Amino acid sequence: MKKMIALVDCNNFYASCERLFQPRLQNKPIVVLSNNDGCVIARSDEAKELGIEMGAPSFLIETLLQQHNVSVFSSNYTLYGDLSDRVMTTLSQFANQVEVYSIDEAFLNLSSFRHHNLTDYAHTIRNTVMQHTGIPVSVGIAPSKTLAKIANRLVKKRNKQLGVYCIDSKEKIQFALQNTPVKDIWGIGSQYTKLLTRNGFNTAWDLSRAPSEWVRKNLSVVGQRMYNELNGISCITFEEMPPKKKMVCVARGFGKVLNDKNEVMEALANYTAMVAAKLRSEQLATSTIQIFVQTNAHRANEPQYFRSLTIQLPVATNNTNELITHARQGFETIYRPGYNYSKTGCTAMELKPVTEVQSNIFDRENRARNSQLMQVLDKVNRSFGKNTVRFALQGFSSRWKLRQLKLSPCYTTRIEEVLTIKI
DNA sequence: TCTGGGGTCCTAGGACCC
DNA sequence: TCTGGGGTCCTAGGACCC
Repeated sequence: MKKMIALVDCNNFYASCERLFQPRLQNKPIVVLSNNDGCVIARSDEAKELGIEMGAPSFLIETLLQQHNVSVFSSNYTLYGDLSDRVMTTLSQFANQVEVYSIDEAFLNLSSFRHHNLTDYAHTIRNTVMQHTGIPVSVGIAPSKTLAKIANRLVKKRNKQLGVYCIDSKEKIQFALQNTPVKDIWGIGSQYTKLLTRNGFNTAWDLSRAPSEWVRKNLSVVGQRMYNELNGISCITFEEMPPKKKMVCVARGFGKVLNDKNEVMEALANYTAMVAAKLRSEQLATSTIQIFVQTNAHRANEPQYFRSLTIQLPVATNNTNELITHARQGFETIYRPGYNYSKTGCTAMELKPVTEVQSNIFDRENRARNSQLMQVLDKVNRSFGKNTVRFALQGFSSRWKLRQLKLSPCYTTRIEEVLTIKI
């Protein structure tokens, strides 16, 4: 049986989520901003038509946004995460194998659907997701993941109204590849685009005709896999189970630059606490953390500083207090006064399940007691809002905090914020 | 002190993704 | 004033061992 894979992709996902709860924004331009309300990370079709680019810094397009009465939202990942779960749950009824690839995309393995007309099936998927969740999706179907990505892009470029595109013959593969510039291939970023165009490869079709040794030499094994996929040979495996996490990272720019040591440390302590909480929620522990501080690289006229430090822990842990203590010691060695800092962060590496943590005979911590303490802390913070209970180093300053001036309510996950309807 | 190959492990950096 | 954050994978090069 021939392999067939569908890629289901939510249209303008974050913008669609915001619109769902404000129907008056139907057919109106919407943008969603990154953390700190810094730049545009999602746009409705109407906003795209106004020429608003992905990644555009919001302070540069303020006038444009006002002129066209664009609705602007800070990103609300709690809301998007919850709606994503609903979409994925709906999709799971349409295939035995579903791979959730990102917050707004999933691959469905349709290889066993022998007698179906795949295009009709794709329409059913699309309509059902719309009916169950209100989120519009596009469906691309092809013999490999990379071609399914291309099919999905063609939906948006040429078949917007239909919402579905199926690549199921040699001729259709050729047509699709000839209508896809190399920069739009999954796995080709800006650097490879330059390399490819310099060598005369302009479309995916050109690349699929390239000598395979050239591809191996210049695009490495990843490129070689992609090359096969373009030619209809599926070689990127289907991952039903999410792979084990290898790192957990919390790093953020500040609302404004800081030159006060205590304030930078306070931000780092808070990000470290978030890493610890994430580890606990996934029953993981870390034995190596990496911290960094950095200045604002966009301010070319100011002195720049970046330094990171990797810290080995004696025993793997997910205890907030312990991790903050190590982070603070590291911070003392990398912090230099006299700079305007704009960002800091903490990454936990070498993760392992808490059940596999090896103890150390010199270990003086009372781990059982610490772990109970953390459970209580998580419980309180879950019920009363995060940061109700915190450690001294996390402080109370808010100067480092994110700016989120246009945050929408968590309609679906916080009972105080559910939609009320006035009759 | 120099000669030398092969293997492993680690790190930094570069590429990509959403 | 204001330019995202969280990930993965691959490769090259150095340190070290036998």
